[in-house]
Amino acid sequence: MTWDNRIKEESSLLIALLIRLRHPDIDLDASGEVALGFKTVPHFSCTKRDKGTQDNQKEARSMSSKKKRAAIDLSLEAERRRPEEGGGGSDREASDGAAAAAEEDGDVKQREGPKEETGGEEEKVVEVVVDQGEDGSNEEIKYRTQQAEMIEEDKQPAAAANVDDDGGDSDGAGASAEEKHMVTEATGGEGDDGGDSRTPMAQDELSEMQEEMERMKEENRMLRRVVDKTVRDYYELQMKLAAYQQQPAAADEPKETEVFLSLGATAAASAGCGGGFPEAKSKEQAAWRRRSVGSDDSDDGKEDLGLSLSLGASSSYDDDQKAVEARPHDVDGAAAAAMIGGDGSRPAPRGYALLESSKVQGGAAPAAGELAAAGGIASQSVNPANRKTRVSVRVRCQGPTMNDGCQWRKYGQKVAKGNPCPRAYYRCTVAPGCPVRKQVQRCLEDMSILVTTYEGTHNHPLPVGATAMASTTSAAATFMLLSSTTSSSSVSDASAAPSSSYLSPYLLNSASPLLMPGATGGGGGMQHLNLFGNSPSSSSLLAPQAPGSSKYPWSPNHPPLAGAGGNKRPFWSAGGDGDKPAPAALAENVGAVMSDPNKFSAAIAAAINNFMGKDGESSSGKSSSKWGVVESLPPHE
DNA sequence: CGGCTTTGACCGGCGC
DNA sequence: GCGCCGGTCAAAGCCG
Repeated sequence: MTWDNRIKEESSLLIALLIRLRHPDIDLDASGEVALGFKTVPHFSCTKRDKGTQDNQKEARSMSSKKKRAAIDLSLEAERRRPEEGGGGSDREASDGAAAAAEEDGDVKQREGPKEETGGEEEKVVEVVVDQGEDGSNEEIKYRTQQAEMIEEDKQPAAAANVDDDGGDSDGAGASAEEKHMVTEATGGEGDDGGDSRTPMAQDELSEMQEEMERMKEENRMLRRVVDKTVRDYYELQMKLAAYQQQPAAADEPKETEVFLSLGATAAASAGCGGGFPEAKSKEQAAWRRRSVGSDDSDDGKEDLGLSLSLGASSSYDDDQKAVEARPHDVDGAAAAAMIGGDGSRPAPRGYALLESSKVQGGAAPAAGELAAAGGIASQSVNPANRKTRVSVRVRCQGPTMNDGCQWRKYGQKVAKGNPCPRAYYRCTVAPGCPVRKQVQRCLEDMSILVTTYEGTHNHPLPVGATAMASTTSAAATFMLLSSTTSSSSVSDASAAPSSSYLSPYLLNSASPLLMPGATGGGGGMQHLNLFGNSPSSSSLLAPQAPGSSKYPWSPNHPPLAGAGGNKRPFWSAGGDGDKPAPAALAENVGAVMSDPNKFSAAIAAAINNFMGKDGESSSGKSSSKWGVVESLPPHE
């Protein structure tokens, strides 16, 4: 098994483990497919429990048999809808898109599904499917967090015994669909006869099934051991990380740092697309970007929807660190790919968003700008130097702009030297006097990539959609600042949580010492965070949202409840209420995502949204700038 | 009519 | 000091 494969596998296991930690009710079986369901995730709904779902799952299963990989099923709910409303048109659409993605990537499936529900409250679930089986043994592990009582089934043929009845209608069908299928096969046409008159053949099958089950149990034990080991490694790494954070960073001086947020990966594109970045971009940075991003190319899973967030301080790079730095990225990429992408046969990823932040000195405005504001992260406290930070986001997007959830007004356009593509200048119009600006420019080498650079700090609450994105990036920036400024003591509580949570995913992902103190050279170096699956904690970045003031349309108190047709509302926008502050403790952070599905969903949704260029693609021309955003957003002051 | 985009002009920083 | 370049301003026009 290759290192990457190893990482992928461990990542999958870790995720499952984390989920389980947060959701004791979840049952872990070693059998092939891991399905994680989160309740009450506003915009993520569980996989459809209908035929469509079954098909998708079958699809996934078939894919899994080819090689080890992790598939994540994300059910994105474009809008809140009644539980009963099963698959609306939008769902269908989303699911189709997801299916297409799945087919292409082989590993990623996104689909919207009607939440199945039990009560009248929306119960949406994110189902993460991780197929472990590679040898056709169908070894699958299925985790489910559907209701309070988890339902989880063994998909083994043997499991057929318990087959469907999970009792709950809620969990029902979809998940059990496969089982049923298997059972059907196992029991073969004996249905009519009633079972008593079993043929020898049937008995043989039964015995085979039992053997299979035994075998699966054994595998299960093995997997558990692996998980245990991984967990131990994880904690070890966390300890190391903590130690690392304690170390004074050499980067006290204002230096340029970068924060990368990548959605999917496209190395080639990212490497060359510096056009949108301010002059601050140095060759060194470019080189770093190449290394970090480019590394994805070599991975197997490079393509994809993988969302990863990496932070790094360019100032700290040393040539001799390249190897080490590159490694982390590779791993991350691999992990991301594992979770999402899949075959990795394609070097050119399609969804790729790169978030980059460079500090620019002199700015009175505290860094992380909108991101921080949105996320509720005290970027200011994190950035004692009052350095002004720019955050660039790269997104593969067909439209003129990417929908980040904010409202912008274009105030200028210029053709920057070196890039024939005009650079557009936008100003935040969410609130009068908001100093935040952004520049949008297409990547020279890959026109499909949009480079958006944000600057400044919002002086108003952000729409939820913007928050998701913003908080993510801000957290990245915060972390970046953190690492460059030294001790965590200087970091406020608010920022501390995010930072730690950021790390968790990273470690989680790799399950290997990616973030070694020595590797980063104290203060510098980079950290890579994965927003997808394996880095649930990233979601914790979404700052806790307090009730917004009624002054703003997106106030939680006035949920727009836009339908599928509610184009003005970013599909990722979520209720946003009920969020609770992310725990500061590392241990807590480990499962941050699991603990707060809303956050998780928001982060993922935002990332995916960006990745898909949803708005951008659909909108054209002037309408593109009209991002109507509107959802709950807490005053982040 | 208000809001937004377009687009040429203007301004300031920076390198030579 | 000059020119280049990035960023911004503001008038004009467009659109809903």
